[in-house]
Amino acid sequence: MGERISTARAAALKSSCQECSLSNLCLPLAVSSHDIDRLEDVVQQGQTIDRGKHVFRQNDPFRSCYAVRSGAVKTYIISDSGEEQITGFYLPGEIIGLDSMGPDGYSCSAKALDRSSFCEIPFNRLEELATRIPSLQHHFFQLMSQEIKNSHNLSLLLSKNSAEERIATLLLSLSTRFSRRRLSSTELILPMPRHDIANYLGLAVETVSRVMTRFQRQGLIGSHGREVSLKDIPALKAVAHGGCQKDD
Amino acid sequence: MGERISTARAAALKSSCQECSLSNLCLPLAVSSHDIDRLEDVVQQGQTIDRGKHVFRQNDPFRSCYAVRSGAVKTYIISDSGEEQITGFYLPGEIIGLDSMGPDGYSCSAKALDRSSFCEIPFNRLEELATRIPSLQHHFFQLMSQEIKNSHNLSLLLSKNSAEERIATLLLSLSTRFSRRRLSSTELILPMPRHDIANYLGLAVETVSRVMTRFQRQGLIGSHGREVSLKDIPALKAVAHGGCQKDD
DNA sequence: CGCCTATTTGAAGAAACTCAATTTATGTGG
DNA sequence: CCACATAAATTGAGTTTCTTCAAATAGGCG
Repeated sequence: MGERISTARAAALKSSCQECSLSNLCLPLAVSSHDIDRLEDVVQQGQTIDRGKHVFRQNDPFRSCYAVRSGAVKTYIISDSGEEQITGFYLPGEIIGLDSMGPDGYSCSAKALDRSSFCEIPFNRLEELATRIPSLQHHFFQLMSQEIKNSHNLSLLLSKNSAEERIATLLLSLSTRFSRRRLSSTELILPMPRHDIANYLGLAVETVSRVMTRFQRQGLIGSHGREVSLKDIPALKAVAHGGCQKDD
Repeated sequence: MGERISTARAAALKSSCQECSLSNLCLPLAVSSHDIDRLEDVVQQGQTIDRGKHVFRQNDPFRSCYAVRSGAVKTYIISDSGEEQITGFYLPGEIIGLDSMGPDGYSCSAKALDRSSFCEIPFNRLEELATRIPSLQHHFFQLMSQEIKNSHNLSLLLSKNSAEERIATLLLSLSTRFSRRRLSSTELILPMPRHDIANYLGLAVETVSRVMTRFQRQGLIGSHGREVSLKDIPALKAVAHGGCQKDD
């Protein structure tokens, strides 16, 4: 169990939002330093959990959103009939819990894919602060709007694209997001197992495996388990956007 | 309450949000009548468009969200590869444009399925008002959160459910939403053609038709084109939640 | 009334799934 | 540090659901 944090360690973890290397990802606010101070009073930094542990669970009472600081998190919903759907993979600088501001508690579960740390943003205090810092309100509207957009794009992917298109799209999305965090955009270390990729993309694990193998044979990627290198990004983009059979 | 509208025409168009029969659907605000007045200054009511016309188009500059007042609207996105995905059907009292608050204009197109009217909510004025009416800010956070949740549920449906499950789920969702508007929950008049149902649910039109026919033969529904009557809602729910083959 | 679109129905085909088995990682206790 | 146990990933073969193609029927509107 690694959930206890010594006071010394907590102090070390506590760094200002201003100094945070992720600040322009998670909260790129056009706010005064005074406002940043108020934000820091609200945000609780430096919580850490092990792989496989939950940040929160579906139907738990909703209190906070969380910004991923390190590691990676998956969110998933479980339907009445017990089926599970991963709704997103979240990398450092990305925010989870935006789908849970209704009156019914968290609408998804969030589980760490690796040992991960995050900042907690208590919602009632956020709301209160947002009325006083218009750019913070604006930022959250934009974040939530983007979250809707992302989910719509996932629906499109699930509804209209082939297995190859879905997987190429995911690899490219991860590549973009990794590079935004100053990680290599070609040498990826996937934070999630094949099973999660399959679930997220609405495919069977075997299909994911087969497509990855096919991509590798075609020279599009190199793949050893979770290490994937994108060897021909233009070709991957061509696959993601419908291969070559379409003429519109 | 205060002032009279001077011209008869303005009086006809302008009805207060307070009096609107949809108010507890679209803006059930716990606000003072003073706040309602301010809201009414912002909301532009009574715009009407014909079937097939757009409320807004993808990539148009984003200015406003819209509350559907009458009729019905579909929203859809078009991918780089030209594929179209309907992301939602919106009935009176429901709000569109929540996915477009980013810097890149509307992220979907919205088209009237019938002659429809709506209220326009200019976003910059809404934002400004939301900083001064905390319950309005809270309400929009909830609305957007719900929109994310809805989209996640759609992803689940597309990813994990059979054609029958998808269609039963949609019929039940429409039933619920109709009854919330004091319309029959069993005798539905679908605002959208089969083609749109198919697109929304990630199916071929033929599949939708076949499943509807099957439901009819099984006595679950009656169906004559867009008129659908739900004859056995419990059975439909059973179908929607995975039929009877699952034992969990 | 006739054209155009929407819907329905049939038959054949394909993409992905399921089932089954093997190989490769991962982790734990001796 | 190694051996075993377990989980993850890959590969193969057969099956299924849904799609695609094709055509007939019904509806709506000028």
